[in-house]
Amino acid sequence: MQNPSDNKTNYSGGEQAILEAAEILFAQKGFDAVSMSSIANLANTSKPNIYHHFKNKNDLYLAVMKTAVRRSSALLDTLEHAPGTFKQHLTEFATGQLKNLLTHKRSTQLMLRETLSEGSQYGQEITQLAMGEVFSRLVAMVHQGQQENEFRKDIDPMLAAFMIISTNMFFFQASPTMKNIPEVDFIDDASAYSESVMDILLNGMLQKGDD
Amino acid sequence: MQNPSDNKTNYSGGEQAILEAAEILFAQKGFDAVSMSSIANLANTSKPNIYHHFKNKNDLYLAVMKTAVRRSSALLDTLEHAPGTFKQHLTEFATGQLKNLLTHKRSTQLMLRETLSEGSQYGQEITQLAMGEVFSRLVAMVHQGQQENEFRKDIDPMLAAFMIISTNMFFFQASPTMKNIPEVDFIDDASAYSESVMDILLNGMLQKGDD
DNA sequence: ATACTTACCGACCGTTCGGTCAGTTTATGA
DNA sequence: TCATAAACTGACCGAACGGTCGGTAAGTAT
Repeated sequence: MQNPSDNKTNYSGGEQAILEAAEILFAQKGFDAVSMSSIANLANTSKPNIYHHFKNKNDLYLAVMKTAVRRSSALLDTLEHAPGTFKQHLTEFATGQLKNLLTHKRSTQLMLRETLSEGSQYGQEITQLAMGEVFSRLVAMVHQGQQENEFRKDIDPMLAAFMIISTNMFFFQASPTMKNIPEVDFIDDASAYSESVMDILLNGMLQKGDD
Repeated sequence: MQNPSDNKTNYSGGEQAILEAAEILFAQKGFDAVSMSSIANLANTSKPNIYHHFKNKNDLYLAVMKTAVRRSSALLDTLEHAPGTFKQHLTEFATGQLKNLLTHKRSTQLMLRETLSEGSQYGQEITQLAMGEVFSRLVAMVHQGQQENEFRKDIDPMLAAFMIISTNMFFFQASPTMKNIPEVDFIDDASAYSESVMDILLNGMLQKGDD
């Protein structure tokens, strides 16, 4: 019995199954559009059993958010500093983060959803925590690049980090909408997108030797 | 009777009041978290009267989306082509669009919400329409700049447009979260942000005379 | 075997949801 | 003045919601 591959989710009925089902549904439709019954259904268990493992719907949502954030920041550790120019570092980091966002689509969607909610107390803090980690690494990278004279010193490292994350986040967010527009060809290749973006960010749009 | 300034909304009870109340609530909490009763309440009317003006909840939501989009694209016409370099044009456009997003906060929130929903049939198309207009103007601007040798010809105009919109959208979206982080000082001045962003986009991050 | 804990469930509760109905008030215009 | 249409409402509906109840099934340690 209890062969893990028999059921819709990996673990049938257990706490893990509930968390997974909840993450899927919350990411897809948002907090209010998901009923506890539907979660129980997808997790192959009953509604009262969810309340055995979690205090209430809000508690379950928080648990989902926490695991989502933990997972996404864990994968970030892989992108540690290696030899090379900061130009290369930054590009690799951007590419890696975007890949990370796309790999953990549900977590990313959950976090982005939170940023639009304004008054959610917990959720916002969690998002802040998750984003903060990516930010601080990027800022440090740019700052070092400035001190070693590779980057312009008159730009705010925070702003540069903000722009990199912006382009990645919006790529993720706008993909579904942009898929239908034929003129946008970069939307299907995240790595190519990342490299093109970094090229512009590093070298600028202006024709060389013009200013 | 019927003094417009007597009530919570400008027009008490009418179709306009319903639309306004609905826009406020939908933008704040999203479709599913808003009840028809609460809309009726805020609009100073009754629930059945909403159904007198709109077929159902979905119809009301669509109507709200449509007016929101119409309003946001109308303001865009103000930013018509004036004399100056494309560098200036682009910067002014970016600044203007960001100001536009912030001015019509509720419409923007509604549209961003739609991009995270995936399966909403109508909403996505509307968002596409609204974004498409901003895109096409930006792309045309960059393309012209390329032909007049002001911008690099090896960059995809669509990508450049995408980056400008990314940074604007994410600025809007991340503002509430970033407000709590003291290190981020550019979040309070949208114009200054826009100019710094465009400076990087145009001139790049790299130290001059280094490649 | 006994006792205790954890995991789980069918049935049900009070409440709120989107939506309807039958009827009243208000504006319009002949 | 009176008919007609539009704007509006209180009372209500079935369905679905979040959550609880009493109780069962299964593991575990003694």
